Amino acid sequence: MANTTKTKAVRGTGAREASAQATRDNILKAATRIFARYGYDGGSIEKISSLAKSHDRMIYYYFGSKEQLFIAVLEGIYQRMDEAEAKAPVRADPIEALTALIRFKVAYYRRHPEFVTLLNTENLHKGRHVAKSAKAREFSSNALDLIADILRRGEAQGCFRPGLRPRDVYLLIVSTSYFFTSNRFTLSAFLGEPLDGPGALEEWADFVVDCVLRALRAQD
Amino acid sequence: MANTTKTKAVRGTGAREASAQATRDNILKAATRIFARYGYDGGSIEKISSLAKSHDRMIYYYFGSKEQLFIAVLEGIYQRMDEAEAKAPVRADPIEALTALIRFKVAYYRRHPEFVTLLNTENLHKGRHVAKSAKAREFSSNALDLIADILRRGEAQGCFRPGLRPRDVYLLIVSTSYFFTSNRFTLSAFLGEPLDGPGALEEWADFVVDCVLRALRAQD
Amino acid sequence: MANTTKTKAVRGTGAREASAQATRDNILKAATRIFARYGYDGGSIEKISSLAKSHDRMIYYYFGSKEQLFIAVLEGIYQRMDEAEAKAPVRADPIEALTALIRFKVAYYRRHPEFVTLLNTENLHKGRHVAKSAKAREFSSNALDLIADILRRGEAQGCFRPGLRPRDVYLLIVSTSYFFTSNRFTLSAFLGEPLDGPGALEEWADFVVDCVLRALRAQD
Amino acid sequence: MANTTKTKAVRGTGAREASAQATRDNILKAATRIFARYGYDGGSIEKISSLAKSHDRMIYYYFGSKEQLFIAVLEGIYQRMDEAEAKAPVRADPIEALTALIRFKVAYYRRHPEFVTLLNTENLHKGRHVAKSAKAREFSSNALDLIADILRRGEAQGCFRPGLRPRDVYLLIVSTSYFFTSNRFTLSAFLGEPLDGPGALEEWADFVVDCVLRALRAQD
DNA sequence: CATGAATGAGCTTTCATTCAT
DNA sequence: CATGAATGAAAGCTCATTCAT
Repeated sequence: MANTTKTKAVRGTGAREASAQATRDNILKAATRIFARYGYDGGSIEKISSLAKSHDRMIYYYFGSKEQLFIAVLEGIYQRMDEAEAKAPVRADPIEALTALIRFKVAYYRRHPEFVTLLNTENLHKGRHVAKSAKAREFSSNALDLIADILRRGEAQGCFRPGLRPRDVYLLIVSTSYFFTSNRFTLSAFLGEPLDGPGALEEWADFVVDCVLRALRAQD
Repeated sequence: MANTTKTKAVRGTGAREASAQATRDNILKAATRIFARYGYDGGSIEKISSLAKSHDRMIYYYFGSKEQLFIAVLEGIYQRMDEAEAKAPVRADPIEALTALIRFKVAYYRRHPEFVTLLNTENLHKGRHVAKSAKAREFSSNALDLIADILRRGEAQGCFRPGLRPRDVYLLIVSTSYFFTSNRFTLSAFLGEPLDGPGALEEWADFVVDCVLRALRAQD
Repeated sequence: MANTTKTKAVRGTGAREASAQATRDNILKAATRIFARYGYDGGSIEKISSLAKSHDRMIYYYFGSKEQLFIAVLEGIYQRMDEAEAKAPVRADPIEALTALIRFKVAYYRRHPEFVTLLNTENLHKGRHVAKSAKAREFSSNALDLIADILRRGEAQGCFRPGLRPRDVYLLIVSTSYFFTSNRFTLSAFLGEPLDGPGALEEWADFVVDCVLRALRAQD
Repeated sequence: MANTTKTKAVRGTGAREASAQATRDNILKAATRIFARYGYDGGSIEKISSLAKSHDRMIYYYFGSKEQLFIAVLEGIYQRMDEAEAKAPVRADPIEALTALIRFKVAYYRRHPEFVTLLNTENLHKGRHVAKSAKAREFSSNALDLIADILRRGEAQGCFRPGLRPRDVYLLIVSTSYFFTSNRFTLSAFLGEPLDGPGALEEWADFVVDCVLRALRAQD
């Protein structure tokens, strides 16, 4: 069920299949790290196979091509993001729920910088690979649905103003969360102040929570 | 005046110097486009030299190495951004000034996607090149100073709440402006809705202006 | 047994392994000739691969780098020299043994000019590559041991004077043997007389034998 | 008189001519060092011009080509060797004269390793450049004449055996002197003992003097 | 199932040299 | 006299990929 890559899946439960699955997983994990660090062009097949302690040939055996491997990597990070989001506890109170969501996002991107660099890489390539992935499009609804639900309940309770579109609120939260990690290196140079020092992330999360709640709350 | 690259500058005003300057400029312009489209690793010297209608060798003649060329490209886009910002008219009214600034930022990134992809590329490389550039660090103060000034005046007039740090407001504006363009491809796939269609950018700018003003305004 | 290069060895005895071994050997043989003729810098990878009827890429596949290939070449010529020396019959009589050794050395360098030019090339590089080779240091003892043995026996028989250091005698023999081949081109121009003509080598060997024996013989 | 290179000589005594001469000399000096260190192929025009603090173009202006520059370098070292030899005091006593000559040779090569590596480089190229030089052939007679004279006087005095050919004695002395410096790096690795340590050269000179005198002296 | 061997195009960079004042 | 600008070939090396068991 987890193996739906077009090129090659590992079926069955025998010992041989298990080791084959391990090989495949090692490659995928290595590819995620290498592509995240070096980008698509900078991440060579050889770097990946040697980090995975496997052989170039195995990458083609399991994934068919560099491009399909990259697609599998993207699917993987999207899926893990989705799972992490699903696991996060949902608060009853709309304001608390939104606060928790923002803090989760800010923290997730910082703890998973590979997600950030891989998405940037994919955007550099104008979304070419996501477009070819059937799986990648499945993961969108959850986050938006969650926000839609929070907004609906908040509006009903009178704490959020009406007319807010879930998509806009989603983008507002994600952009502020993502950018702080995504651009931390150029920002650090530009601002002359390190953004990955201790406390900096929490301060930023506090500020974003404060601003978003002010921006959404119902007029007095 | 524009030629402060360490490796080779073009001096004088003769015909030969002018054509040399043209060669250098062509290379720099071509490099900006190629690096923006293909990233650092994907942007090959050959792609650049052929777009510049010059020769590989000339890149090394004028810039010394691929890395130094990339640094020159970064310096160029930072400088142009800075100049554009400086040229934008400053409004007297703090709210109008902030609104104008947000709209300027949202529009600038979309009209200069090369700025966005080059910065992302640089962040993929952990800011390695910016760190090596003496010029790149000069361009930070203007934007922050402008925001500081707007906040100060707004606070004095009672329309902005006190205690706001210019850096935070800067990041709030830039993240929302930048991200919308930076991640438009993955977002379009994710949201199932194109973000570069007509009107989408203006709608987003409106939403951001609205949210930021609400987030900053003084409590009634 | 012959494959102890760090980067890639060819194992097994199947048909594929045999052809792989042949590829490796061809490259090594070609590299020996090319480096001997053109030196390290003048000996290009392309010259080598095309002489070996292989591809540039294969050199890196089997040897890793130009430098490591050169090290393998040096190891090869040292080893063959060592083997040839070991194969030469050892005479019982010390004077005959020394005579034979000198004639062997004089002849070997002339018949293996690649040994000479490769060693000169390595000295131009200040012994950089030999220093990186583990194997190269194994080949020293034989020659010195042989000379030590001859001197000991000669001294015991009263035909060689006492107090002679094997190292000095070794250097005396090798320098006179080596130099005659090593510098034959500049010497020919300098002396206005070809040193590689017929008979010239034998005359020189005679002279060296005569001188060395006189230099070493016990005082009457 | 010193400037007889075919391509370009600097005539006259004006200030401009003097500075031109200085440029030429700088290039020649730099070329000597670079070719001696890196060989002919490894010694690039750019390395030379930058060490000479001049421009690539000037090398072509003064010397015409890389090959002709190398020829000029060879001529220079031969000439300086010749001059040094001529300056050495000639002893009346044949044995003392020969001893002094050997010590001079051993010391000269060690103090002028560039002479050694340049000659080795030239031999790698099969004497191609020396063959093209008119000057290089002028420098041979002195050394041989000196040895011939010493041998003649020694023979007359009964201290050297008759029948010795100056050329052979010359080669005997030069090979032992030259080789000790020429191959010091591979020898050091091979013998497991540094040949450029303090005292090693003097010991070697002593040994060679001793051996050569024994080899040449008249039978008792 | 798995893997060593092979491939040819491409990479960044440096080469010796000439052009045009 | 002198020099910046330009050139095209070639350097060492890495690339993604396929072949042949």
